Amino acid sequence: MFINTVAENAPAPMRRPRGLVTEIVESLAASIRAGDIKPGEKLPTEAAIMSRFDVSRTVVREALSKLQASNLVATRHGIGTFALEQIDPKTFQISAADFATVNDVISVLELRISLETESAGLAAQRRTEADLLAMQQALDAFEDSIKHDSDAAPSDFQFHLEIAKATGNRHFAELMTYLGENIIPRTRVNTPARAREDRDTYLKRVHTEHQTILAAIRTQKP
Amino acid sequence: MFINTVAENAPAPMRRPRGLVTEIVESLAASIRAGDIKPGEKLPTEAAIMSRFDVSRTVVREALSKLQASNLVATRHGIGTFALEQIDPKTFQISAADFATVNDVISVLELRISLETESAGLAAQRRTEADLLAMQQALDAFEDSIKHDSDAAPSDFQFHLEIAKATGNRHFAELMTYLGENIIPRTRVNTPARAREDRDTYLKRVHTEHQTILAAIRTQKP
DNA sequence: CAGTTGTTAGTTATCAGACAACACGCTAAT
DNA sequence: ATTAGCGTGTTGTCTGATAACTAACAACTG
Repeated sequence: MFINTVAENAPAPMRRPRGLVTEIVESLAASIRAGDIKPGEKLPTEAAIMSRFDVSRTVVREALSKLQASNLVATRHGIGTFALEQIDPKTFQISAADFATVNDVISVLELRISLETESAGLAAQRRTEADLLAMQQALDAFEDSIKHDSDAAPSDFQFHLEIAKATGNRHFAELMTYLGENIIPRTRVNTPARAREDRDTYLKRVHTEHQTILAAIRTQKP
Repeated sequence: MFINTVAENAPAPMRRPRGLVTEIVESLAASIRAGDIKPGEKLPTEAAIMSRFDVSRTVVREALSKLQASNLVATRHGIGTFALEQIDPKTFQISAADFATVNDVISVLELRISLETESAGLAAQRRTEADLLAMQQALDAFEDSIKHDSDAAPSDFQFHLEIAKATGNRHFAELMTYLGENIIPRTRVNTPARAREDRDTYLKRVHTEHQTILAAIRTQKP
């Protein structure tokens, strides 16, 4: 067994057999993103791509199929395939990796607190009676949660969310929702470690603070 | 030309001939998202799907190809196709439609101003010498822009961004960047309408405000 | 017995050729 | 001049076959 049979007779077997499809996908995607093929322009016909890369139509079609799924191109029956306008929807995002350390969590929390501070200020100026009612209800639910020893986080968050809504600015509420959904699941992990009595006193203090905030908003004093 | 040849002989041609591929893609995608096929589980073989939907293998493969592109499944040569873990990255996003009216723009602006207020407060406590230097440079660039009558928006934004960076909290800077990138292109549309002298006095007033802010941050007085 | 080496069956990857469906422009008949 | 029809080019789908890959088991060797 000196030589393990034949093995290297293909011209370039490549350590990574990523497949013909992938190769064509990347090539075409590059052409589009580089502006070689501008939005609205027609791509080569399937037959052209076939001979260009020396592959069968199956491969070409699967490649185009993937480009469609990526919203890079659109194909119209009997006409051809066309490159699409590239709108990359910019987003603000806090990924899971941003919660690696305790400091990371604090960072996000800090952003949320800042947002809440400003929200409360604006809410104090603009709150309607309906807003006040919603806040009061959330506050009551929070108190109930403390008494019945159930999870207080949802109603706590609800209170802050109602404040954000009272600003009348949709974006405040949306950003709050986003931050809340991302933080709550992780912070809860730590709470079981907290001693029971500590938890109670902590929650009651929070509740008192909330009442103070609500009173300030009610009287429109920031 | 009474009837345009044959047309309605298939049992359910549907008003939207979205194609066989799309049908299978949606069916499988639904199965996965509904949890019918759990992450890590193997999908039916191509042959099975063929007989299940009564289509050729070409269609099945293109459907799977699109599911791959959507990161819903992964296929391993010689083994089969497997459903993937579904991580839907929640994002905070302000879309183009949110800039329809003047009030919409103001809403976003308000959020940005709130963020800047808080940023400045935190920056005043934590700024380093390097931060101060960066702010000063941005401010100088801004002044230059006014004098040379060039576009002042970039350096203006840069100044605010530097403040956000000085908080030491990455998320402040990132959110600022996101808001800035989305707002600036639209507000600029309105500026040409502003009279030249008005623009000058406005910019100078802004510059003065900036200087005041920087001074406050320098002396660490919020 | 342990370790290695065929062997086989199941599956995906790619190929080749064909026909159907559709869009568009040209032409010829009205 | 208008339009019905035809021809060409393109994408959509089907069929059948071959290659490549993987895992599991059988067979062989020391």
